Amino acid sequence: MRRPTIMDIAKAAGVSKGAVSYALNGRPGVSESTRERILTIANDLGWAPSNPARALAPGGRVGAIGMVVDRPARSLGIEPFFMQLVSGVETELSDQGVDLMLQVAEDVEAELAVYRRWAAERRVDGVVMVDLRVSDPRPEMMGVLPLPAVLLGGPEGAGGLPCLYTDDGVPMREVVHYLAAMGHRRIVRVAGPEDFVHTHSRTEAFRQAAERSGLLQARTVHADYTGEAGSRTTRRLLAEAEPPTALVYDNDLMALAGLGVAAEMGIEVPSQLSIVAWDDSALCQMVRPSLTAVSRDVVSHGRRVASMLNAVLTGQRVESEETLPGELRPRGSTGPLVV
Amino acid sequence: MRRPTIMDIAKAAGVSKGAVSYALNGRPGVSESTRERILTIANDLGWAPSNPARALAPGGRVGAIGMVVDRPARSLGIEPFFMQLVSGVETELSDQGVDLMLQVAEDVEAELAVYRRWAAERRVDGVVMVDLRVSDPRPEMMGVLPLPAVLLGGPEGAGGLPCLYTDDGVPMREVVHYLAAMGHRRIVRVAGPEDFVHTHSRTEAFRQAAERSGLLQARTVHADYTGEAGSRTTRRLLAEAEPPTALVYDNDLMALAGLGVAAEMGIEVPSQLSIVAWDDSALCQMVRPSLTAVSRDVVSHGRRVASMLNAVLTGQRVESEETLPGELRPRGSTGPLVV
DNA sequence: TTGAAAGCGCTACCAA
DNA sequence: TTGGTAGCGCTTTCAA
Repeated sequence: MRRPTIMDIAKAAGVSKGAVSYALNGRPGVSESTRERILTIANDLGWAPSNPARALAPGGRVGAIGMVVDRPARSLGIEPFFMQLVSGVETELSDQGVDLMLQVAEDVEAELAVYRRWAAERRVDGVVMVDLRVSDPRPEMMGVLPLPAVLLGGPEGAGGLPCLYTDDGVPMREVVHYLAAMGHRRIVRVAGPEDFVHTHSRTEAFRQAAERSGLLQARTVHADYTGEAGSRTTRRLLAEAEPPTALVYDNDLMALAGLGVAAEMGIEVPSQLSIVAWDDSALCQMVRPSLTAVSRDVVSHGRRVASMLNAVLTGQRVESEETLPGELRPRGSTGPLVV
Repeated sequence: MRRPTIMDIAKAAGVSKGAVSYALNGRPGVSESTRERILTIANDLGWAPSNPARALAPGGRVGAIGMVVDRPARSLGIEPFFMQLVSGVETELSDQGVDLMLQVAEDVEAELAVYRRWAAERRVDGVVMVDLRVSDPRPEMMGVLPLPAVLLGGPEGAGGLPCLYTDDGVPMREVVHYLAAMGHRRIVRVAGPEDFVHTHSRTEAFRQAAERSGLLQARTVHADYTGEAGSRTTRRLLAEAEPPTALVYDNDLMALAGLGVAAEMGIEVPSQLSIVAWDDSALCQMVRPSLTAVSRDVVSHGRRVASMLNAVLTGQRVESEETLPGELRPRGSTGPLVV
């Protein structure tokens, strides 16, 4: 059986297509009585708007937004961050009857290609971007492409895109002071890729907090968020002549890997080594010792950024917003140094 | 600037819209020379087909397929299975210029509602379904809905849907015999939800293998794939008067949680307790001891199931296929019982 | 308030 | 081989 169209409804109701469209979209132009009649018939017929037709009509929207993720494929599966974000984005979207297109890209170039294609083929109405990089080509491109975008990150380097940003300085200071207060002096941060903007700002916050606490040996090394890199880096650090007594990781995956390496090397956590994770997924509470972590509400970030994009798409003026700062959740993996 | 349309190309080339359409879609009806000229112009103009227009045209396809996932939201983020699957599905799809719509649903009812909406609004050309349940309402519904579907799972209960299925009996026997050979007698399997078909068939395989090995005390208990459930269940089992000496988990998340509980209870792995995980994500190699796991190539499953759906969408006759059986990867979490 | 009609960009059919 | 044209289902403008 053919899908019913507004024409079918119009015939059944004995009115014109136009009237049906008005009635269905709740806009003036039909009397209350006809509107009601039309609605009933539409319902009886099991009518639903054809999305392609809606999108094609002048001024029409596609009713979908896109998200492309480019991170090492190996880490993607386990990285809790994205699914949480997706889940938050969707919660907001489904209220508006908007769908989510997801793409995994190899690198920034591929990501740009996806945006270009989406814009050219009119696949989505807008996109949510994450993982802003230092001198990221995306904001500039979005200025050219007819593809509205909002950014989770920034605001530095956002190039005028509305963004939802976080001040990692607050939790970073909290972490450093907490570790310093417990007597840690040699603290190393295992950060994400150097060219991420948020990596950068965390590095700066870490440096300042360490300086203020007089931790001259504090430093940051870079890895790529994968467990493998986390393991490798941790192994190298713990094998140094004067190994760190506390490690601060930029995500929970690397922290988990670090915990594994400590166990493998016979270094006890937390009596000989304290570990702090960033991003507090359920993973952190599942391992032993449980991981002290900086917790932020990623699902809510997803919701908010989706709502911002939605505002942009409905033609509203959208200001960048700041999230609540992450919070330190002390657990079993941190403690005073036992000499 | 307006997006260029085939009409623009037609004007520039001095031919008709129809000719342009033929040329662009590589079908007969134009001479080689005009085709080439049209292609060049299209390229120069930066033309790309409007997806809504294509979809709306008679016989047109939307160029997107959908996937809806309903599992507890908490586990979703960490569950490596889905992102790996998504990643595989996309690899296959992007070759065909097809996009992926992703939705997270609360329960089967919500999932069905999504399919209904997608079909009614013509949002996707077809769907990939996962997590087949005992007396699952989805296959039957797909028979009614004009929405092609393929299933990762089955083949029992697939209700005629083409499916990509796995015989978990092979690896299950391998696991049980391996544990039995190392002297384990009290083996408990911490399974996924009881109403999943694959849970069911694994349970049966487990029962048979245990019986054959003379393991009278082997049994299956159910949890819901989340770390929390994994912890709780493990804690309960290990607190029994005659606790199991080996635990086989249905996913790696619960296995990880189980490992944590063992540590928390001072039970040493593997000397006092062996742990086997199902689904071998990078997580298994990151913890200490590393987790023995049944490994299957989820990414490749994703690719294959996407390719099957694609075949269905192009009107080909598609037969169900069987995947390679999972393989046991022995690691640090299993070993002979030390009494 | 209602009805008729013109697009939106593309595909596919039918004459020429 | 070509060009013209009729939809696809919807929104919106313009008359009636």
